[in-house]
Amino acid sequence: MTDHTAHRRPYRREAEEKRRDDLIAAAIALVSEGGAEAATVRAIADRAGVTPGLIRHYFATKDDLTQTAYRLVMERMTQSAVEALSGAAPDDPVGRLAAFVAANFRAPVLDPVNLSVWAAYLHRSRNDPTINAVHQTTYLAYRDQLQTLIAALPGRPVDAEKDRRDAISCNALIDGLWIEGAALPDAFRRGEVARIALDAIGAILRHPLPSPPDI
Amino acid sequence: MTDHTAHRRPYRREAEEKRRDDLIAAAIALVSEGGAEAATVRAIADRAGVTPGLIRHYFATKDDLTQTAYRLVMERMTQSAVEALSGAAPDDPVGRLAAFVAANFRAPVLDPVNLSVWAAYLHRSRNDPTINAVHQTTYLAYRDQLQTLIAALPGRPVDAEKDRRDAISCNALIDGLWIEGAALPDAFRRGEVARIALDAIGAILRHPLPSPPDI
DNA sequence: ACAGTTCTTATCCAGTCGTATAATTCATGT
DNA sequence: ACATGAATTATACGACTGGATAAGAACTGT
Repeated sequence: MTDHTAHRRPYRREAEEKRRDDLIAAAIALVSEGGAEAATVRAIADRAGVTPGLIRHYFATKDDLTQTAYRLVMERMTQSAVEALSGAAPDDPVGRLAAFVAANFRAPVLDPVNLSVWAAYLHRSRNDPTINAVHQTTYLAYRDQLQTLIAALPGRPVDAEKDRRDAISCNALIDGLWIEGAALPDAFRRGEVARIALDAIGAILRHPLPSPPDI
Repeated sequence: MTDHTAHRRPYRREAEEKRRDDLIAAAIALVSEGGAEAATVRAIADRAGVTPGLIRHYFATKDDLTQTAYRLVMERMTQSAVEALSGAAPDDPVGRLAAFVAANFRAPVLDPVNLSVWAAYLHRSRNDPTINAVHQTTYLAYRDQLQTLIAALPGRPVDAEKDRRDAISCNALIDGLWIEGAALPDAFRRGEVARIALDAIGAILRHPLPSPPDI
């Protein structure tokens, strides 16, 4: 016995960009909470307050939506670190490096949501060319930025190979600490992870790094 | 029209342990290649050369099998690092730390398969209590081991809080370098990642680490 | 040689997935 | 006010999922 008196659910038309953003936000939230397999078209639509069919009105395929969501999360993180650079004096290489490093260990970069999304797509990077491209781009751009900041430190001999190895070390340290800090947000005191990162990087580069003013 | 002349596929009975191992190995391979969602019961059975129903003869559920596979991968990694300790002189704290660190950057620990499996289950650790338990256990055991080795270094003042922070730093560095090395196996020369790790950890601890003989 | 155990296969089931398509309702321009 | 077009809902479909169950075939002990 079906209910033939049922009416179509009422709805509002939204601006194209807002709908897209809502769907992307819903996908990010679901991936973060339950991994990629939790972000089904039905769950995403439900979270965004629409019906499943609408997703294919805004995205060619479901993968199109989830890849867009992944790219957005990654780009927001690198963007935050780069923006932190503008907060330091342009002629203070030490302060610029410290600001860049510290930016990774506070919101919005240090966020369990980011860790979840990053982890959920890490393994896809091996087979999925689109995901791999996003991964490589954000990853190498970040490491190059780090190497440039390191090479600009005062009193450093000109040695590109050493700069590369130091950038690899510092990048690995930041990655590892970011994972720890995002995975166990309650295991560290406020600002502790950033302080540990600055000390360790200072030791690696033989160049003590002061705490930026905003820690 | 079904083929009523079809015969049952012939098969061999295998020892219980071998069948279990085959199924686990198939699950690991599939997770490594295509993520957790690629390890369906049908795919696992196919890879192991059996039919899907057999999985439930050896494992209570499919999750039981995949969790067992995850635990095995993690335990093999920590076991390899601990075994490396027995290769160094017991009264040589510097050599022991160097051997422990270096073990993470050669086979069987530094392996793209391990990275894939680790990444595929990282996000589940948040919601799945079983996965979380395995994660916490292996993770903290490793960091404690590292802290013990650091505290035993000669000429180090007794300061448990400093030992903790240094262990966190070194652990993060190892994690980050391990991810890089396993994700991009061709981006580094043979032994280069281990050398970078030893140099950086030596700098963090203000205690130069020599290369173990087997690098 | 034969019976019994259990390992293994074969089949079925209810649920969910992503996608395609048709029906309808909202908003806008005139 | 009314028509037109696009945004949104509704429904259907085939494929695949993990799990349950029954039938059969390979060993084992005698």
